[in-house]
Amino acid sequence: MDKLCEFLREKGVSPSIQRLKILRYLKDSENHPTALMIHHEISRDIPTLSKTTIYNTMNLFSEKGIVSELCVGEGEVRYDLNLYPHAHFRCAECGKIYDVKIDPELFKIKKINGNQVVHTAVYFTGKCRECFGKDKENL
Amino acid sequence: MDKLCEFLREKGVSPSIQRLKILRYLKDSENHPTALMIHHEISRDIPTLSKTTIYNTMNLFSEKGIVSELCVGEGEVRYDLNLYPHAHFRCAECGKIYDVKIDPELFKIKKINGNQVVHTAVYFTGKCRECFGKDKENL
DNA sequence: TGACAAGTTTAGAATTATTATTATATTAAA
DNA sequence: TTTAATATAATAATAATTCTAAACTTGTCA
Repeated sequence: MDKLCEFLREKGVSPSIQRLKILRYLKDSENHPTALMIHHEISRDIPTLSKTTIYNTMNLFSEKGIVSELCVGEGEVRYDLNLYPHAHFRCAECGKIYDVKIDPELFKIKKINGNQVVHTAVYFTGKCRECFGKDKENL
Repeated sequence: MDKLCEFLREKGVSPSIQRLKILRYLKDSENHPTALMIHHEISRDIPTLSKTTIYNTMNLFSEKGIVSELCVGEGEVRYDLNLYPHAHFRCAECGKIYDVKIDPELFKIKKINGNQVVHTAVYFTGKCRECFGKDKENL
């Protein structure tokens, strides 16, 4: 937890118990949570936790470059820790989101058509391997 | 207009005056409109036009592969005619969205980590050339 | 230690894009 | 023309997010 504290300070965010728990949840969770998923999980720990705090914190983290906001269709924002550049795959059937690796050259583009690039997002949609597996079982 | 009619039929969509005008607007407009922008524009022509019709039509067009839904941050869906695969750049300052060309190899990926790809989206965000220009003028 | 200022959290109201519902109108088929 | 199917319209409902204002923490300095 001290490490997380230090990490936040480095990013210019003063640590609070809420922020630390949110950060820890993001580190542990593998599922690209929505704000409401984060709230649901952490309010078991901090029963007074408000949704506004989640939204405030996530916006702050986003500004400070700690997370990126994925918008992979579906009208809700999902959050992802900025560990290394990667792309995402969302299954249209089960809704699960996977991290996928692509040619890193794309993330190196800093200027395109004269516009200055700050952030690059790539996502694929389709049918995931698990949903394919289920189809076969049903034959 | 007859061409548009034919085009819709080919895509399995029975044409109606609303659908045709929406399609024509998408062809003419250069600005990746939201559903509400489309409604605002076309209701000048068809004053009784309902928002529901826009949403229904856009969902239909999307299912039939006529348009894709861009979600470029900002919690609103924007629509884009599927003419050829391309990427998008959104300026964080002025909000404008540009079409940009990238290496077409990325759009050829049909399988990634065992998942079947149906659609690929790439978008950049940053500061556009126009907003850079404005800065210089103010020096 | 105590008091103040700045920053954080909370709860609930407000906003906004989108979907659901249901009645009416239009089109296509028989 | 009658009937069934499809499309549109108006309104209500939903749900994610932001706004607002009050209460709470924290760190700083006398």
